Amino acid sequence: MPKLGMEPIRRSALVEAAIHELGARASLDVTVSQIARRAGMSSALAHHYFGSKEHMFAAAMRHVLKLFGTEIRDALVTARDPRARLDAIIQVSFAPAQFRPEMVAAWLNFYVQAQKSEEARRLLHIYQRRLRSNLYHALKQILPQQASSLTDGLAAMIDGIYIRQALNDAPMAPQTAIDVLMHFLDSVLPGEQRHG
Amino acid sequence: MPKLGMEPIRRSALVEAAIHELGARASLDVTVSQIARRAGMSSALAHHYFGSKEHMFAAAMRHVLKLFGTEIRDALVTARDPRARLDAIIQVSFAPAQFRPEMVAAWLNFYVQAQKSEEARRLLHIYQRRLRSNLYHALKQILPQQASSLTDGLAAMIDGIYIRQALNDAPMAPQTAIDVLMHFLDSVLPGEQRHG
DNA sequence: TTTTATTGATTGACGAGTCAATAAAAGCGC
DNA sequence: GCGCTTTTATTGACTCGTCAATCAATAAAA
Repeated sequence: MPKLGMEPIRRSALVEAAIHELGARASLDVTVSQIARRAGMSSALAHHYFGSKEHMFAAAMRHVLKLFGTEIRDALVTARDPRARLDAIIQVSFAPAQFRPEMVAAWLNFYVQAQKSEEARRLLHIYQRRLRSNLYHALKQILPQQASSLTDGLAAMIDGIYIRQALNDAPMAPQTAIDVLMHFLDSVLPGEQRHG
Repeated sequence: MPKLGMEPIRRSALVEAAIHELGARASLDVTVSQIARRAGMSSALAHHYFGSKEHMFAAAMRHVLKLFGTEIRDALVTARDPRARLDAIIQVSFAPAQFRPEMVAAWLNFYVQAQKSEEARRLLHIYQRRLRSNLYHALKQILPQQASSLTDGLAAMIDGIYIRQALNDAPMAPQTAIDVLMHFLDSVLPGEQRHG
């Protein structure tokens, strides 16, 4: 059976499976065996390629962060003015691909991992810094004085909506989340109101 | 040794110990034995009084919710106008007693419990409804049209700041959190600016 | 024959929950 | 007050499951 070059295939299959498994069962207590089974292999093979469960979750986190990062980058290049850049960040944060229940469950799991895994904490801080930086650069050009404070508030609001999504039995529609954020921006920022 | 009427004493000792233990160790993997030891008794006794770990955490949750609820109520009676009521909710949400690291860790734990415990989910929804209701009633009197959307945003912002606090190695000062929220309110609400 | 892929079986640790046993009150009949 | 039973408090030892991680064994490329 050994078709060579299985490693990258197996690794990404496990990463995908980990995210889906977190979303599928309500609990965050997902075992390596469950993930491996979903990815179509034995738990021994999962350990062979990742060494430990912690490393596997870290890889899953890196995967999600990478997806998010590239989507943000793509969305930002087409955004002309600062307000459009803010809109883009919000749109991507709650795009159906990101705001899907299994993604949200994966995020909550990352928060939990970060409690005991140094690497998870590091990755989460990278995400937070990036988000903060993106928001700040746009806000600074609109309201220089208040940019810092508004950045913290918006970032917290995004994370907070994710947490709520992780708890709601009935998932919230992406557009609902976007509306809430947009509405805040409309209220806070000067200039033409009613974006959408 | 059986001094009668130990039950309530033991129960609240365990509840306190659970919260402190969650705050003390970085991980959320807290064992009944650890909690019982901190509360000065055997794990068997903890099980005797609570039946299960899940019940114990639920009791801890009820305890925290009760504290929070009474503080909110107390703060609201002295608040005259709607804006003062909003300020009061924010002040209590980030009062040092609530925003302390062990409290924040306990909250994150509740979110995790809610993934598998029906009762935890119920209690968390009660908290969310209460917070939402309090915010909404105040906002409705200031900006009736936008009250609903603003409520969701503010509630998410509060939860989001808690999550960040749960991850930061260096805890944020309560006043910093309050400033961020107040700043948003100042920007969004009509009338005199610069509260605090 | 060396390397890569793969797994069933096993190990070892840990932890929730149970149980039987001990001890000391509180009640109770007298 | 004085024995007796009942109730409450308490724990050490134990059971039972689970799960991450390891290992030895198999197979098929290179």
